Amino acid sequence: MYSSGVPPGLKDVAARAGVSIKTVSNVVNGYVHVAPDTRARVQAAIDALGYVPNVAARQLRSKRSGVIALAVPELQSPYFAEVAGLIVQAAERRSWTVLIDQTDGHAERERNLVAGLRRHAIDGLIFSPLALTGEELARGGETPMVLLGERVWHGPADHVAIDNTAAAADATRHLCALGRRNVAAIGAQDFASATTAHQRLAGYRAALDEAGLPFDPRLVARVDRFHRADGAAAMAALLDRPRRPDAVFCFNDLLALGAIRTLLERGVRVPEEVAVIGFDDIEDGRFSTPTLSTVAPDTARIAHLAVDLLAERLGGDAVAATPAREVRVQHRLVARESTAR
Amino acid sequence: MYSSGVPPGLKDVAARAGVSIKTVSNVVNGYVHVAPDTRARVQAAIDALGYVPNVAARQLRSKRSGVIALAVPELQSPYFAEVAGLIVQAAERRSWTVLIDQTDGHAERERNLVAGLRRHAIDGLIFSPLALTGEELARGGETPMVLLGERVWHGPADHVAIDNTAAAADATRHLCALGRRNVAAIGAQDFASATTAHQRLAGYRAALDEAGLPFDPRLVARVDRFHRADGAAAMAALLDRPRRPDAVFCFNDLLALGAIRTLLERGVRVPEEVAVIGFDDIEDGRFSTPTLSTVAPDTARIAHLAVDLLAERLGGDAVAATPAREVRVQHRLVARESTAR
DNA sequence: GCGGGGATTGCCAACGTTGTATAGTTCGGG
DNA sequence: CCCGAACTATACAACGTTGGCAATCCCCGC
Repeated sequence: MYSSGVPPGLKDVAARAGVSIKTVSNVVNGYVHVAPDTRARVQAAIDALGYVPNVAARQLRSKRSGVIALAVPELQSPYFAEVAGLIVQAAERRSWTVLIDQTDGHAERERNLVAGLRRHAIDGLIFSPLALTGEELARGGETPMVLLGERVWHGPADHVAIDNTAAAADATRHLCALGRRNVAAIGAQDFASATTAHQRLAGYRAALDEAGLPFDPRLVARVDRFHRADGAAAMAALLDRPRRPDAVFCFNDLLALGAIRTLLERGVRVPEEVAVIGFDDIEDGRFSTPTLSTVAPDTARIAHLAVDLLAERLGGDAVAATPAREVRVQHRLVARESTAR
Repeated sequence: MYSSGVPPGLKDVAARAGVSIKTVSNVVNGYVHVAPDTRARVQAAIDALGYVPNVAARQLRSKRSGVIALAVPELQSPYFAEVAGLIVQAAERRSWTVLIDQTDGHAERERNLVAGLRRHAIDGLIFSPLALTGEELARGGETPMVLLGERVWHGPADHVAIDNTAAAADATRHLCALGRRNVAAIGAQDFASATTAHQRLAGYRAALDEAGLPFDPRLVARVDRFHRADGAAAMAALLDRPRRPDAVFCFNDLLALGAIRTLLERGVRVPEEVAVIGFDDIEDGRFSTPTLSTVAPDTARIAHLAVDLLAERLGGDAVAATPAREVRVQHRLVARESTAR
């Protein structure tokens, strides 16, 4: 620990150890050819003074900041919070710091973020876009980027996601297998960039087809956002329509929890009268009543892969030119009480 | 937008505008004495080249990074996720960037964080400590710090919190007012640094006293962490003890949701047989079945105050020397189905 | 005994920005 | 019409670090 007001620099360490500044720098950076006793002497000085490298200077010189950004629509959503936590942990192992940004799903915030990347001297970006289209993302410049989530896009960025359509089909198939014939869906969205919703809807339709059930628009509820309140409202709307569902596939767990709330509030028994399945496997669903069946993406793996892919882009100069990679992550169906027989 | 691979610097802008580097710097920083037409010319050059100031260099020179850190035990917890989101928003208005750190409540991680502050050249820290004691925090050096949460501590840092004991007493009082006589508590912790738990327990005892009910250790369940699983396990333990509670005050909403899950699983009706109240007012509780009564801290205000206090410390040189301030934030009781009559 | 090569260390310049000092320029008042 | 004050713009040095290169030294093989 230093006692004066000014943090010590390489200069101070060098003076104390009786070597040149550069040698200290070499020791700090683990350069190989430093004589053992010199290294020891320098290390001692470092410890004594409590020297800590100045990130700003280092970054100015080497153009690497050791900071990556993670941009998610909202931290309040348990799914994103979980992903964020896992990514922070994964980044830590590479001794990176993660700067977390919230876009709130606003196109403008997402645009600003991508545009303003250079401002904060960020080495790379892990981005879970909601509103932005591929072309806009492409303007991000040369900062390495890994896309998260279900958006299909072919640009200069890697992409980690589960097979959304297949996962949605699995969920719907699970409901059909219970013998339900009026399988509703909550979570459709009609704006163009809502790829997640589109894909899950496609999976839903595919599974219906497969089961020989006709697609009925009256059984599909659209939502603005993927929150509990939207799920609750959508469920209420479905119940008020002529054809009453006996099962509901919700495009995420929050929607499902909201839907269940509405059902129970109206005295509809879950799963006896209406079976419900969600998507994401957030912790809430494991302790709700009834516990929530869901599709569980391999979140941990998603986080790891995202960080690994970014690391590759950052590390190798050779890899940097590699074309964008598309990585699929496994998912699995978790059956709980909300779809029990 | 620039087209070459290298971001333009003041130098390039200066060359294009036919002025000196410093003049461009003056324009960028809004220095007053720049002739209007010079300013216009420089601005044009800036726009044309898409110049963006280099943060590293700026920071190296001025020792301000525009980044504050927020350290919370875990993002996965809805309460902290919400606080984090709000703080990010508040910081945005001051055009600060927030670096989010997770400590997982490990003393060592918290220590490293405080110690490693200088590494990342962070202007200030908003910290919600779980494990660290006051003395350890004091070693943080001179980085301005605002403490969040209920920890009592008198050191060189400002502190924003609700009156935890009073809030806990309110919650317990609410249960007593329902006529319940066997009011249990879930969330006690016995390690010394668990101030939150200690304070809430104190409030619980105070309210019992007030209602003329004796304190019974058999009605108090301790937990390791404040998660749903802990609440579920604690409730199970309480139900297995001889004296059966007819009401439970859980030290946070997650514990409460876990407890309710156990109750319903065992066929105990909530709130008829056992009333449950939580703490934090997370969104889950508004859509659970039954909906969860809780104590709602004014989270938005906490976030704002934290950022404001930090801003004051950072801004004024005069204020920087001001002794630590202690700020209390309001809370209010939200009665929902889980404590309905 | 000598040249070559690797090990080890030091010097210099540069990264992009801003504070300080200073020079030139204009303007109003005496 | 001159002088000081205010305005405008510039040059230079520093912030702390690292890359490139040069310098030195030691050891080995011939």
